[in-house]
Amino acid sequence: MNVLMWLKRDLRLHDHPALTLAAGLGPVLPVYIVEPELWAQHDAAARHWGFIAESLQALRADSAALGLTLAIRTGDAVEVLARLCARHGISRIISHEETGNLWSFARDRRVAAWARDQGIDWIEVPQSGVIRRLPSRDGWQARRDGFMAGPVLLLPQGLRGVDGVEAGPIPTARALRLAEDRCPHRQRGGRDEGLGLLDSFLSQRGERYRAAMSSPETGERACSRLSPHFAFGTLSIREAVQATAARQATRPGGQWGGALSSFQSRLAWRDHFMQKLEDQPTIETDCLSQAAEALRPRIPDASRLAAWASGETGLPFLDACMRYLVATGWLNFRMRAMVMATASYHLWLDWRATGPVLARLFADYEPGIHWPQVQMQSGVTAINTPRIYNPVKQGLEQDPNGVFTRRWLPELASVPDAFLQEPWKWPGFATLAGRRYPEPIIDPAAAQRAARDAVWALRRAPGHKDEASAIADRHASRSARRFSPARSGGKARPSAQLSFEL
DNA sequence: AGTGCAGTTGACTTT
DNA sequence: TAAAGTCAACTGCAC
Repeated sequence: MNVLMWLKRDLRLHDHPALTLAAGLGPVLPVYIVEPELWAQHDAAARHWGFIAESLQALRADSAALGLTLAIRTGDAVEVLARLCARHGISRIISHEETGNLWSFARDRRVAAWARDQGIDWIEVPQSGVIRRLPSRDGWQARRDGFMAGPVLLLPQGLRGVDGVEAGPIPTARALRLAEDRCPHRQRGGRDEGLGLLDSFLSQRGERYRAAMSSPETGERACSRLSPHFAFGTLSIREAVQATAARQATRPGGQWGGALSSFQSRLAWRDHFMQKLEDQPTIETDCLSQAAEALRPRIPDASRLAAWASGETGLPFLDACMRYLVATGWLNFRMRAMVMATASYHLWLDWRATGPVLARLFADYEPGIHWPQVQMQSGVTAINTPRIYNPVKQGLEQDPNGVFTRRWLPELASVPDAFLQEPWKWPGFATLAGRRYPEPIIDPAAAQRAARDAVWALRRAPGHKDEASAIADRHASRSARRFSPARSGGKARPSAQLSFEL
């Protein structure tokens, strides 16, 4: 009996539990559905589509080599699935469990309702450490690690295709009515790209991971750069976990040992954050802390928002990071935290205005990481200590010789090194050798102080402790390393909090 | 040689 | 994944 393999954020054939299941049930029809409504959402951008389109092209070739036709169809998921099921006599659909945005969550409920109504079986299979319908965070880490320790699945043996399937075109970004999105240095899609990155990271680039990841200048090479491949599934997390573990066995100590264990812990954090959105999809739209809803104006200051998004705030390091992100679709983790924190604290912009901007700029946009992180860097989760980055200080520390800042802000060429991160203090600023660069749109010291006062006032308000402990119970890591005073007050659950790393 | 002191460093706390 | 403040210990140096 024919089986429809619905591909979503899993654009690969290797280590694919859902595909392995499908292959055992009958001839497989792999389908990718290009959903115009998905691409009309506020978090969608042409750079995502570009990566997916390249990955689909590669996947189509890999599938063909196995005698499978990868069908690509554009339209509403229910309509496409209904047509294919009718035409190919299919009563079973397999897919991975997607932790997506609210739109894809609603679409999945629609598909589920339709399938139930039609008597079609839709089986969703996990592909990472994220656990659906998780009853409690207690014990989550062990379950996640258990999944990662399972065998990496090889290409399913005896995979058979469905006859008479038309391949269908891969639409262009223009056909999807996506806005022009020049990203000249975007990473390329396709599994081979991902495998190449994994290999070069584990054999060479990753050696100085720990020391080099914090700076946008050195992080570009020393970070794995696997994020878009994980986001769109050209590589599985489990493959990366096990490849890293194999490397750890041969290089247990020294710089490599530290680098590899840092990388492993970040792969685990990735699942940890995705689990939050899986458990509570409204993290995309509502502050985790109800009390934080009143913190900032919901309507953002339009000119501040525009200046931030385009790298024109007058704060050099912040602007350099934003321009780099626009041009590459990537930014190292620390700088992502800084650009988000600066938008939320210094510029006092609501995360619901800035979060979608970053979602569209990150070529590796992963909803399950993005929204919890956006909230965390905005001080609206109640459970995380507000971390207010100082863009001047970060610039001095992460770009001490100014190379990165100067590369992305050519208008500052005439500014002496000593004034690079605070050019408005340079006596020659007014002329700038004839080039234009704005005065900072806010006074960084005053803005930082005001934001700190406001956000800490929330934490002192009556009821904060109870709210925070309820949120921690639902979402906080149980790892002992994360034990913090913010969570130790109130109704402590020491056994749960300390249950790991034993 | 020991003492006093300004300045620095690092651990820890507060916001 | 922060930054600023506090305080004690330490350092270098003058006398």
